[in-house]
Amino acid sequence: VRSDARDNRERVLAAARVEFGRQGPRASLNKIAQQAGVGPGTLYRHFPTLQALLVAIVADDVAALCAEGRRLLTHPAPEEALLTWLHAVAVHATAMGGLVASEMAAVSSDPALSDVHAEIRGTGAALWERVASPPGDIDDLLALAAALAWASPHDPDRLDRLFTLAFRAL
Amino acid sequence: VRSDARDNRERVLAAARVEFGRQGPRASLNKIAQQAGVGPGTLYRHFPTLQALLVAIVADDVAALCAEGRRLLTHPAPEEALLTWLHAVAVHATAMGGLVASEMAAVSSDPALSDVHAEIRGTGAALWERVASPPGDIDDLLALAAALAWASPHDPDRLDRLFTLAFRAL
DNA sequence: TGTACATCAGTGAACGCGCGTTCACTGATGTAC
DNA sequence: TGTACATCAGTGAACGCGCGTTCACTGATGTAC
Repeated sequence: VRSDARDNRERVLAAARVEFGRQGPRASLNKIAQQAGVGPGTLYRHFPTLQALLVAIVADDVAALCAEGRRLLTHPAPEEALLTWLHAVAVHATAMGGLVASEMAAVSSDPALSDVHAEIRGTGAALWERVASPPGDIDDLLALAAALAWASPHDPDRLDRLFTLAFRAL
Repeated sequence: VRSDARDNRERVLAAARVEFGRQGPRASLNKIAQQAGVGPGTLYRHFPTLQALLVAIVADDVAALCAEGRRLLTHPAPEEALLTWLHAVAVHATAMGGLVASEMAAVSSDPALSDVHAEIRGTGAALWERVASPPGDIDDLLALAAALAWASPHDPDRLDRLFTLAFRAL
């Protein structure tokens, strides 16, 4: 593994995070490469597919979310645990301006992406099952969290307000 | 007013509704024109701006929504009236796959579009003020309805489930 | 009713643009001796 | 430690594509007589 390769990979990832955060789904791969100070070919060498790039972008966040999910499994109040976790999911989903959310929503053909999807779904389901009479199903709750994030681009306060509104049921 | 002009206008509108419904925000104006059996120039003659087209598309729906809103102002149960109206808004927002919703969310520079926005906002506000202790504010409630629609493309059942979840507070 | 004409809607090839993507070539890196 | 080399990452011009948009021209329509 060459050291410059690792550096470039990181630079592309950082630029992609910034651009997707700014532009949402309309961000362009060429611009990401350019902003990373890298040729387009380099971006493709590391991430042959848009989905590969997305998976790499969210991999850390997903790992963190799942870790927190497992931690919350031992929380004494199941409802509060689920709520806390869903809030974390919504906050994370905000960062990508709906791109990740929409890619996640549809079960993807890319195996890596559907693995990621299965991971969050599984974590959520575990938290959900602990609640005595849980509302809806976990897919709906996740979709709802993503929807809130989509409706609150660059506006954490609105996200919190909508979250309180929408999940008042819990 | 020439008769073929009116016909073509209607054909473009119909095609636009179909395409935006199918493709969401990614729908292309050239394809809309083509599917309407009309040259691109004709589309531009009638709708010089994407926003003009959007306004024309939603004008009927907005009028209907506002009419229903006024009717619901005399409904004996204010909470139920607001809920019913918000549901109608969400159903309508579904049709455009998030395009209308996102265009509406940001206050637009196009005067016609912001007029439309003001109309629904005003109607909603009137319904909202009748509720004894209304949750959030009307902008948040409208954003929430739009978000639900965005999260439920081509899936009325899911929309209903999410709606029940999110607005259980009322 | 019939006709000549002015108006203005319709046409669609063409433009520039930025996108995603490729690939023949260059050159930096890590390794073996 | 120093050097020669093989590997493979990086480059960036170039491709084809579809987009939004324009405009010189055509022709259908409504109207005036």
